[in-house]
Amino acid sequence: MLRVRFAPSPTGFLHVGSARTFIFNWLYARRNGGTMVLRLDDTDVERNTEASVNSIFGGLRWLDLGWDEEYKQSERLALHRQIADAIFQKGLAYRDFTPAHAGDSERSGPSQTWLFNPGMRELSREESDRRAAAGEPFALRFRVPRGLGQQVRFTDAVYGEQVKAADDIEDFALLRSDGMPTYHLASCADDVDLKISHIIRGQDHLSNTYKHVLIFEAAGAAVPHFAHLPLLVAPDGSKLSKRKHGPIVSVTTYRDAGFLPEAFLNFLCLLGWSPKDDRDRMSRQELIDAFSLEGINRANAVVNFKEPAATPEEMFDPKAVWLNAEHIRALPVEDLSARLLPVMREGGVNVTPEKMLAVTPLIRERIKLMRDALTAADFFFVDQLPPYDPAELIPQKGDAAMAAKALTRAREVLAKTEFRHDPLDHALRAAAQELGLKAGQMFQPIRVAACGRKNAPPLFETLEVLGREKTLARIEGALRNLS
RNA sequence: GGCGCUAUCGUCUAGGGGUUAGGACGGAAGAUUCUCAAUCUUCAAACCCGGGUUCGAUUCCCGGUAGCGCUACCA
Repeated sequence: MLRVRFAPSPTGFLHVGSARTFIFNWLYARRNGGTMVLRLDDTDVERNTEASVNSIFGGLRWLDLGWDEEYKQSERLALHRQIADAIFQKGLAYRDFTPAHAGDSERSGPSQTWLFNPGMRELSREESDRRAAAGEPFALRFRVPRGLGQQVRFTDAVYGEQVKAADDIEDFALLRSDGMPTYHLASCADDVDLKISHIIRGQDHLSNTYKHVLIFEAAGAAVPHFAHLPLLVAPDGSKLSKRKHGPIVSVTTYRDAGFLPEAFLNFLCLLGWSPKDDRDRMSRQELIDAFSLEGINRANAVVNFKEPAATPEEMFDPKAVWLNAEHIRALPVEDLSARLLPVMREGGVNVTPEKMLAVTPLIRERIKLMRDALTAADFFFVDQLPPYDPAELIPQKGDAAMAAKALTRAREVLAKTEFRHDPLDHALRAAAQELGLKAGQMFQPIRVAACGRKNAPPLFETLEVLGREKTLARIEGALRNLS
C-alpha cells in the first residue's frame, strides 16, 4: 500500500517550496492510488503559531488538493518516547548529561567537526541510571556505530545510490533534555507508525536521511523509499526566505494577486520536474497522469521573481504569469465569468452575473491575473468615466476637428442603430466612409469617448455591452471635453 | 573547517558518445485586426573549466571551480 505524507512545521506561512513538496506528494499518491497523509510537525512548541497553521491550511484549501488522513505530531509524544526508549534499551542510544548549550558553539572559532561526546557515550549503564534517577537532566543521543568502517546507505529515487561512512555521522539527539523528541526521532517514529512507504521531501534533508535510516533500522522497522526534491531558490541562488524576499515566497500572495490555483500548481510542477514532452500548460488531471519520480531533476530551480518588487504583478516569475493567462484563456467563458465575479466584488465593483458574463469574453484575452479584470473592465461598471486627456480623442493623422466630426456623426448614427455587433459595424463603417475617414480614425474617438482610454476591447462588442444610453452620454461628454 | 549534492540559452527545461543541441517564458523584428490584447512567422540566446577514456566528447571517468545543503537538545 502506497502512503505518502506532507509534514510541515507550523512556524510560518505556507511557503512556495512547501507547497510544491505537498503537490509532488499528492501527485504521486493520486497517480498511484496511494494515500496522502497530512502531518503537522509541531514539536517545536516555541516557534509554532496558530497563524501559521491557518496559513498552511488556507493555502492548501486554495490549491484545492486535499488529503486523506491528518495528524498532529504533538499529540503523539507517547509514541515517540516509546520508540526512543526501545532504541535506548537496545543499547543503540545513550544519555548525554552535558548541559544544553543554545546552538552558539558553531560558526565561531576554528569550528571543528563535532561528532560525539566520548565521556557521555562511554558512560556505564549503572552510572547513567544513577544520574538519571537522581533527576539530572539529559538528552538521549543515538549511538552511531563508530570505528568499524561501517557505511550507511540508501537509494534515492532522484539522486540515486547514497553512501556515507558512519564515522562521519554525529551522535545526533533523539530526545531533548526536557523530554521532547527531536525532529529526527518524531519524524521517523511517526513515519513508522503511519506506515509511510515513500518519503518525498526537500533536498535539504538528503544528508539527514542517513540518520533517519539509522533510526528506522534501530526501531526494527522497514526503511521507506526516499525521493528528494531539488530546492526552489531566489534569482541570486540563495534560498527563499520571508526575511529576505518578502511576500513573494508565500502562497497566499499568489492567491491574493489573482492566480488561478490550477495555474499556480502547474507553474510549481514545472520547477524541478518535467513531463519530458515539451508540454507546459497542463491541467490537474494531465499532471496526475504524467507525474513520475523519474521526471524530477537534481539541480535547484530558480523562482525568477524581481527582487525589488517593481509593479505589483511585475514581481512574479514571468512564466507563472504567462501560465496563468494561459489557464484563464483555456477556461470556458461561463466558468471564468463565475470565478471573476467574486474578484470584482472584492474589488468594490457591483456587478450582476449577467453583466459579468457579457463582459468576460471581452477581457478574457486581455488579463493575465484575475485582478487585472478590475482595471481591464472598469469602464463597464462606472456611471461617470474618470477624467481623461481630451487629446486622446484625436485620431491618427487627425486633429480635434476630425475627432469632433467623427463623434458628432457617431452620435447621430448610434441614436438609431440597433446595439448589436453587426449593425454597429455596418453603421459605423458606413459613417466613416461618408466622412472620408479611415475606419481607425472613426473608431478611435468613439472608443476613447466610451472607454476613457485608447486601449480597450474591440469597439462593437464593447458598445453592445455598454448599451445605447451610456454610449451616447459618454460621446456627449467627449464632445464637451473637445471644445 | 568536515561531509555531501548539483552544474545545458537570462529563467524553467529536453536530449544524449557523432544532433543544424530541441521546447517554453522573457527579449527583438514582422504579419494580422478598429486600438490593446490574443494569434501566426522569423531572429538573437546555452552544454562551467582542465585533464583523461575514445576514431570522436556537451554526454562517461577524475580533478578544479562555483552554487547549494547538512554539520543544533530547529524543523
